[in-house]
Amino acid sequence: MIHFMKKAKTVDYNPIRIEKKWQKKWASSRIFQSKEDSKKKKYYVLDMFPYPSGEGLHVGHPKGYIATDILSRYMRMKGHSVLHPMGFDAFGLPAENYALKTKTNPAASVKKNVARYKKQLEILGADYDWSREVNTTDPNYYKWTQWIFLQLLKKGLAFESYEPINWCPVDKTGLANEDIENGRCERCGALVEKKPMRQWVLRITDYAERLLNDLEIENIPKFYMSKGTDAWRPGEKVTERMAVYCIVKHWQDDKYLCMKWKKNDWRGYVIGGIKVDESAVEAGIRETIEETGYKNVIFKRILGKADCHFYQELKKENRVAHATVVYLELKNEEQDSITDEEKVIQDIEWVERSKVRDFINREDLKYMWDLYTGDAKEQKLLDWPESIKTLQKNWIGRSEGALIKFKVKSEKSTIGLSPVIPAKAGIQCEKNGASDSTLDSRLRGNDKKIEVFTTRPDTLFGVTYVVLAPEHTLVQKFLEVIENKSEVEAYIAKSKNETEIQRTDETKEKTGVELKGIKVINPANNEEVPVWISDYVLADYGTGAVMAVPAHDERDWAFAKKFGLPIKFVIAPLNLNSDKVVMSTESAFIDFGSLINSEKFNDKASESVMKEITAFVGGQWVTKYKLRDWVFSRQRYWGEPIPVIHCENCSKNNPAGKGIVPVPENDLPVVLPKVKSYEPTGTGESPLAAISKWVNVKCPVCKGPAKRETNTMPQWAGSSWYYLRYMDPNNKKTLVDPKKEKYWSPVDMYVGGAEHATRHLIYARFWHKFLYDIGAVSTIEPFIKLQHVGLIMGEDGRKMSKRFGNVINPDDIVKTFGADSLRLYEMFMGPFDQQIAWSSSSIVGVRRFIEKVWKLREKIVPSKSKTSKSAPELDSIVQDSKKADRIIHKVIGKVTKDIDDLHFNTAISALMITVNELEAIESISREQYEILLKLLSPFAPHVCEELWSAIGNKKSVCVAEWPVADKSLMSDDEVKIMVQVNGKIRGSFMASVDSSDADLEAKAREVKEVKSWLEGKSVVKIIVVPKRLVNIVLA
RNA sequence: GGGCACGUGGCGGAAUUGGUAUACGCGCAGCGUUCAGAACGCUGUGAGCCAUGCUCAUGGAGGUUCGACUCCUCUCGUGCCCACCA
Repeated sequence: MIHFMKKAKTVDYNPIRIEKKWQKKWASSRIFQSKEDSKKKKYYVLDMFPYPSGEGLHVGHPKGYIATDILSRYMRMKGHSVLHPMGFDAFGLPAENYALKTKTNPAASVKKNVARYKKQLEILGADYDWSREVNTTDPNYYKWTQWIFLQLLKKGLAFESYEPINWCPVDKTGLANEDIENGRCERCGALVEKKPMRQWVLRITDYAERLLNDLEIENIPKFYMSKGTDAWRPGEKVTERMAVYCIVKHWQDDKYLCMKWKKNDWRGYVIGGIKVDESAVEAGIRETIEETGYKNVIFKRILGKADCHFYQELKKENRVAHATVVYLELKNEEQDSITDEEKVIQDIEWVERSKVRDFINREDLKYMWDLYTGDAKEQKLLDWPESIKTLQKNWIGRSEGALIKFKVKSEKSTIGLSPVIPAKAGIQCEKNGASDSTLDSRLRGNDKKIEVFTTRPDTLFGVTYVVLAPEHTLVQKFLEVIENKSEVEAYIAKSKNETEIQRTDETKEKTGVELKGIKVINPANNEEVPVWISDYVLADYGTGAVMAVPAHDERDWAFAKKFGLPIKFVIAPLNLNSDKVVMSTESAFIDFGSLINSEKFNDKASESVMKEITAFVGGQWVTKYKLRDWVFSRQRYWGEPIPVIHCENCSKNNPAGKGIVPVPENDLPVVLPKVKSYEPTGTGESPLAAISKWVNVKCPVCKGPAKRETNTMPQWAGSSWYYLRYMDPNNKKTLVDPKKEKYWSPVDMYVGGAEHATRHLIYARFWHKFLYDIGAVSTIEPFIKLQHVGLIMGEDGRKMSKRFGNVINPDDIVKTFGADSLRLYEMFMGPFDQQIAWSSSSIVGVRRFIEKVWKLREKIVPSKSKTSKSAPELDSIVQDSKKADRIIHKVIGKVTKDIDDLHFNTAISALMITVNELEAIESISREQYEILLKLLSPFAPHVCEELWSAIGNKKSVCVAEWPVADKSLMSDDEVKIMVQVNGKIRGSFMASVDSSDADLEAKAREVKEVKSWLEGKSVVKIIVVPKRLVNIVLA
C-alpha cells in the first residue's frame, strides 16, 4: 500500500447541497449569457418550448432539455458562442380549458404554471440564458405575432373565407386540418363537424411546393428566388429559372475548364439553362458541348444546388437562376468547332486544380467545390430524420395529374326548363372560377363544364359517370334544373349532419344520389354519362369532382356496384408502354363483365402518354397538394387578437377590400382585453365580441365607426417564429435585429417531440419562408438539424399520465438521487430518439457511477516533477500514469464523437468503463482526473464543478477547454489477435500492433488450440485482418 | 389500404467499412462486511451437453461470403404516422 497517497478524509457526496450551491453561483456569475461574438463560431441549440399545463413536468419532459443542455455545454467548451434559450408557449385551448375548469383567469393560471415549470427546470441545472426568456402571451411578444399577420395580409396570404370548416362542438371553435386526428378534435376527442362560417385562412398552399422541395436541398444556397418567369433565349422554351453550372475536368491533366469572357475578362464556368423535359445532367453535357465544342463529355456527379447570379451576354442583362452544379469530365480531346456567336463571347482556359477556387467567385459555389475536393465537410440544409421528412412529404401530398373538363348537358325537353334560367347573381360556378360565369349564361347553350382532377387520364375511356362532392358549389346551381331536387337536397342535408368520421368510415356502404336530368360528355369519346353526388368525394381535394372509372378504382367500383352503374374497362386505347400515342374518339373499352380479376390492365400508362391524352381532351397537366390552407381563426378568448378592423364605410368605398382595414402597425399590439366571462359562445363569435368597449373602434382609414375582429389566432401562431425572438428578445423596433439574426440564424440543433412533424414544423417553415420573402430573415429554412426525443413511458409501459397513475415527478428523483443522477440516467437509458420505459430501480446505477468518480479523487497524486519520492514509488507512479493516460485519452475521442452523434448512452457507458479501469489503478494524476471531469461535466455539471473546484481550479469547468486526445499517449503496444478456423473462433494470441501479415499468420498457426484443428488438414487460404484476426480456411 | 420504423439475455440496451455477439447498467445468485437490515466490496450470470471442451443462439426460412446482428430475397410479428386524396 502506498501510504503517501492518503488524503484528508473526503466528504461524502451530497447532491442536494452541491447542486443548489452551483446553480446559485452560475446564476450570479452570469456565465451562461449569450453574446454575439464575431470571433467565435456560433451554435444555436433550441428546445421546443414547453406548454405550461397545470400538471407540471414529469420525468419525460426533461429528456430533451437535458440533451440540449449537454450539447450547449459541450459546444461552449469547444469554444463556440452558444445560444441556448428557453421560453413558454402559453396561448391556446389547453390553458384556456384548464382555466375554465379551475375557474381562474387564464392569464393568472399561466403565470402560476410558468413559475412552476421554471422552478422545475432550474433544479435540473440547465444552462439557459434566462435573460432571453420569451412568453407568447406577453403583449411585447405577440405584438410581433400580430405584425407578421399584417404582413401576410398585405401580401394576400391571409384572407377571409366562408367555406365550411372543421368545427369542434365541445371546444366550440373552428380547427385547422392539422388539428384533427381520425376525424376527432386533437384536443378533446370530440367528433368534428363541418360548419360553414366566416374565418381567417392563411394561404400555406402557396408555399406547398417550396415546403416540399426544400426538404431535399442538400447544400446551403445563399439566395433563393421565389418567383421567376425568365426564358433563356428568345423563343427557347426552358424550365423556369433553372440552370446548370458545370465544372469540367480535362481529359488527361488535373486541370479544369474555365470560360473567359472576352469582353470584360471575367472568368467563370459553363452555364446553361435547363430545357423542359431535360435533366440538369443532360443540360450540363449539352451546354458544355455547345459552348466548348468538346464532343465526349462524361457525367461524374452532382456537386450540389445553388443560386447563380450572372450577366447574360446574349440578352445583355443580369440573370438569377436556381442552379444545379454538375461535375463533368472530358473523355478525350475530340472537338468540333463552335458557333461564331459563341466564339465572339468567350474563350477556353485550362486551370490547375488549386486555381479553380479563384474563378469560382461565390462562397456557396466554393463550398461545393471544397466538398468535392474533400476540404469541406458536407452539411445538409435540412439534416432531419428521414421519417420526419417523409411525414411532411406525405402531409403535403403532392400529386401530378390532369384537370379535365366535362361538358354539362341539361335535358331541357325532359325537365321542361325554360331557355333562360333565373340568374343567381354573383355565384361562382367553378372553384376558383371567374365570377362572371353565372349559371344562366353557362347553361344556356349547354356549355357548362364540370372540371375533374385525375392522376389517371389514361383511364378516361373507362369513365361511366361523374361524381361531385355534396358541397360542390355547382350542385346548388344544378338544383334549379334537375328533376329530383328534393331528393338531392335531402342527401346534401344528411351528409352535412354527419360527422367527418361517419362520412369517412370505410366500412360504410357508399351512398349517393343521381342528379337526374343532367348528363356530362366524356371528352375522350363524346359519350354521355350521368352525374351523381356522393360523400365519398371530398369537397376540398382536387376540384371536388371525380370522373369515376369503376373498372380501375376500388371506390368507384363499390359505388357502381351499389347503384348498378355500368363498369367499362379500358383496353388500352393505346399501347400503354409506348411513347407514341394514337388517339381516336372511338370507344376504347369493352364491357367489364367477368374480367374483374384480370391483372392485364393494372399497368399505368407512362407520364408522357398521360400528358398526351390530357392534351388530346383539352385538359391541363397540373400539380395538386393534399395540404389545405391553414384555418387561422379561433372563436375563443385565449389567443392573440387578429389585428384587423371591419369598417362598413370602407367596404362601400372599396369593394375589393371587403371592409377589412388592417390595424396600423404603430397601433400594435392589439392587447387582449381582460374579460369577466370568457366561456366560448358556440355561435361562431369569440367571447371578445361581447366587450363592446373593445369591439367598437374608430376606423383608422375613414375615422368612422368600425368594429374589431373578435376571432383570435390558433395556438400555433406564437410558436411559428419564437426561435427568432430569442436572438433579440427585447427589441421594440423590429421583430429581430438583422445583424443579430444573421449572426445566430439558422438554428443549428432543434430538439423536440416527433408529434410536431406535421403541425408546428410545417407552420414554422411556412412562416419562416414568408419572412425570408419579405426580407425579415436571411435563411430559407429555420432549423438545420432536427432531433426527436423518444418518449419516456411509465414503468408499466404505458404513456405517462395522471389517468394511469404512473407519473414520476422529476422533483422526487432529484430529492433522492440528485439532478446529476437524473440527467445521467435519462441519457443512459438507451438511444436518445427511442421510446423507453422508466425504471426507478435502475437509477441507482448512475448514482453509483457518480460516487465512484467522487472517490476516484482519493487516487490523485501530485505530478511527478513536483514530488520527491523514492525511486520504487516513483516507478510505480510512472507505470500507473502511462496506463491511466492510455485509458483517459482513448475515451476522449469516443465521448466527443458520441456527443456529436447524440449517442449519449454510449458516451456515458464509455465513461463508466473508464472509471472502472481507473479504479483498478493505484494512482492517477490531477491532469488525468481533470480530463475525466471535463468529459463528464456536460452530463453531470454539478458534481464535476464541485470536484473541479475541490482540486484547486478557480474558473468554472463550464468554460474549461474541451480536451483533445493525444494519440501518442493512447496507442496500445500490443493487441489481441483472434484466430479463426473456417470462420469459427478457436483461439487468440497477443501481437505487437505493427506485426506484418506474415508474422500474424505464422503466430496463428502456432496457437495451441488452433494446432489441433489444423492436424491432418490442408490449408486452402489464410485471411489476415490487421490488428483483428487471422482466419485459416481448411479444405 | 398506403407510408415509415423496428425485432439481440430475466430487463434497458452495446457491437467502426461484414471481423472476439451479449460491452455498460439494472436484476439475480454466492461470498465478505454487519447484532440485523440498508449501503458497500468481491465473484459469477445467453442456452444446452457425454463439460480441460463441444454444440446451438441476434423473430423465422433461405442466399451471398473465408467470415453475417450487420448485405440480399422471402416470411412472421410489433410500434408509429396517414388514410374514401381520385
